[in-house]
Amino acid sequence: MAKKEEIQHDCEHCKSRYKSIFCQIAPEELQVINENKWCQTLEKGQQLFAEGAYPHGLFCVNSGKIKIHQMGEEGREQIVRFAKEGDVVGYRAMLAGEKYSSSATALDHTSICFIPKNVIFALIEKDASFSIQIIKLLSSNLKHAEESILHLAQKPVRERMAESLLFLKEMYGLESDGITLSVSLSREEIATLVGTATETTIRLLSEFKTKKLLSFDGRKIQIIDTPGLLKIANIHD
Amino acid sequence: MAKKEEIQHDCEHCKSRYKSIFCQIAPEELQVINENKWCQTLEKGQQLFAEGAYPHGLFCVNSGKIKIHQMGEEGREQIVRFAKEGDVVGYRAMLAGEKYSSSATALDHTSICFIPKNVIFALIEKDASFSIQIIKLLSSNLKHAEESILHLAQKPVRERMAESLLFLKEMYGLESDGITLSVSLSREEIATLVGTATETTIRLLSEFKTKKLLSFDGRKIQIIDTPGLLKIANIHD
DNA sequence: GCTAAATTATGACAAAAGTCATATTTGAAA
DNA sequence: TTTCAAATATGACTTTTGTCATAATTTAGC
Repeated sequence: MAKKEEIQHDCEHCKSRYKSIFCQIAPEELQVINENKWCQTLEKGQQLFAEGAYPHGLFCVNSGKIKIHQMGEEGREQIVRFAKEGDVVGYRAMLAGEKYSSSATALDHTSICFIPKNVIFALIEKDASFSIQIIKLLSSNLKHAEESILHLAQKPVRERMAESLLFLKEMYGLESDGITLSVSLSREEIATLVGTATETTIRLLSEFKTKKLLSFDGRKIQIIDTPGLLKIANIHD
Repeated sequence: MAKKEEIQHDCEHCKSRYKSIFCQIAPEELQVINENKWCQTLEKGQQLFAEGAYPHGLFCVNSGKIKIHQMGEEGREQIVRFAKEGDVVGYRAMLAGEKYSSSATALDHTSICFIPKNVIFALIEKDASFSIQIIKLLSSNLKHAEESILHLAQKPVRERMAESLLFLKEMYGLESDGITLSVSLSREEIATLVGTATETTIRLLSEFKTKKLLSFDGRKIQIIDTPGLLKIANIHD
């Protein structure tokens, strides 16, 4: 899994740390993490961990993009969450002492650090503010998950599609041209995010293109009319 | 909100404490909780807290049944979670320092205790094992929420309906006759749990009755054929 | 550049689920 | 009990969404 030739970063000067749950860690604690962590890079499509395996620690994303997905009926994938720079992945199962309930796969060239389980639990023991960071992270994830439940249960596919596109813009931002989504997902992946069939996804994207809300650059999606998408997504605030 | 005539229970001898996140609390900490808590009972249909309000603490359920629900499009309710004896409600928003993202309503005569925010945060500061209890609770809620996402996105309504009925049996159990669901929900409430229209819920319940999977005692639902429901729900393990 | 495989696109159709109208039943209050 | 509003039930119909077949396009590998 870990390759010898990987560059080992330094936590103290890690840029993504300030955006993460480790932002308030004391220098001496940081030292412990630094000595025990392990850095690694993933190519697009490479899996970080798989549903059913046992976690031995958690992963901090330095750069890149990760999707968290679960296997559903008849091998159909469902994307439940995304992660980017500063996010922590694979921590839910580790904290609960369970097997992974979902898998994580890189959507891009991604750099991550692995921090062993015992280091994290020692930190929780010692540093209450770190516990609170974890609690806030879980709370935030839970809030978003419950929002997804609401939308999947009540919004029609067209609304969810518009919403998902805007979410991807929000989450991963746009390329330097100011319109192209930074994250590159296949139509099938978008379908598993929105919770619909691939053909329906293709049709809706074409429809949005016809309505001049989007345009395509090859497979890449460009957001042309954000207010228009907001309207379709039925988001007012 | 709080009524003077409510009986104030004693945390030390509280039966539901052993099932809760407070099971490992030290006696002196328990004393602090006991002195600051506030007990209250709710009648069926009474709201414990409402979406958008600010939390001042959390609620422990002593007995009874609570639904956690959100308002969706056009005033349509969505049930996202349930709570019973030993469960804690209203903690997510409090821990995250946010407004409530959902409301809580009693489904029965329910007895709860309120514990103020500052007491909880002091406990997190002092007792790492309590933090871990909260972390595990959030993790468990998150796991279930992500499972709901998967099912809402991929399972057809009929499967979700069978699954929800089995979930209600699991969650709140059966009456002494061994078949009647202890929790009494209207068809409309079941619809908001399953994520479908009320008419569809009524039709599916009738279908299940015809197939001798269920029977009705007035409005109450009786589970006749659990294996049959498991089959429809497409649950194998 | 060329080919094969994967992805995207589109049409025709089927199935699932929602909506609206209208009975019928139930249960709580007078 | 009686009455009435709310909840449940059912039919007819529409809309949404999914499925299958097949075509066109893109991409990756040689």
